[in-house]
Amino acid sequence: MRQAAADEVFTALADPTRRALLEALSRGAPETSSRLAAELPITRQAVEKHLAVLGRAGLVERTREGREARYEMTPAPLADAASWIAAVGGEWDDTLARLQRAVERRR
Amino acid sequence: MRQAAADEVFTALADPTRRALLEALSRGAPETSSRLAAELPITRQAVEKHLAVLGRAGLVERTREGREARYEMTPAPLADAASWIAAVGGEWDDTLARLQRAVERRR
DNA sequence: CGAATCTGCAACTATTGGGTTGCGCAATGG
DNA sequence: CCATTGCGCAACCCAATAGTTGCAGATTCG
Repeated sequence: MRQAAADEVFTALADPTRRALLEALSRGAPETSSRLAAELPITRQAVEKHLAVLGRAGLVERTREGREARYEMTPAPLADAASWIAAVGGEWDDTLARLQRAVERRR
Repeated sequence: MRQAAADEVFTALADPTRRALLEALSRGAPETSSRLAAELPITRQAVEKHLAVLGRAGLVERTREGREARYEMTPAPLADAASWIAAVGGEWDDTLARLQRAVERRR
């Protein structure tokens, strides 16, 4: 169901640390939780919790490689969030309406 | 600053009740917290707390009218959220990149 | 005026959530 | 082969938040 998806995606995006993680993962290659934590003021375990939330929303995927676990961004669910935003805001401005059509076409 | 705006908007959108409130306000005329609460399984006071969160994000505005307080949707800040989504997801798909340009042009 | 109605504010409770420490286990490399 | 490295899991802590009840202040209307 789409509604559940939107809930998990928006919940995932609500935290600034998780948005920072997504930004980092969107910029570069798949990273491990340890290396991601090195750039943040929190522990690896906290980062892994955030990555778990992102994983539940379908925004990251984990692949085990030897003793490392690399996290990779899988941004497809962002379309659900964008679609919701466009649907609610669309009646106010046709820029968002165009945006909605673009996103919906892609689904 | 834009970052703070995105934070407040995404936080506001993370709760299903608040999204339901926005959907209701986007569909119809400005409503009071009492009438909005009548359609939900929670009290008027809880609804008002949610509307306060939406207000902090700039997504609703309150106008006093006699003894009623009408809440109206002001969806402009949604563009910040859409812009963030487009920026992070955009490198993966140029549909979202086009979307980003559309939103940014509008700012 | 007085009753009804609607809002505003405060106190309190319970649950969620972000963060930590601690420890055990698997993989790797000199 | 064993010391090192990196991950996974669990328990615990504290702050924030979604929700409640209760009540007082305005405003409308008969």
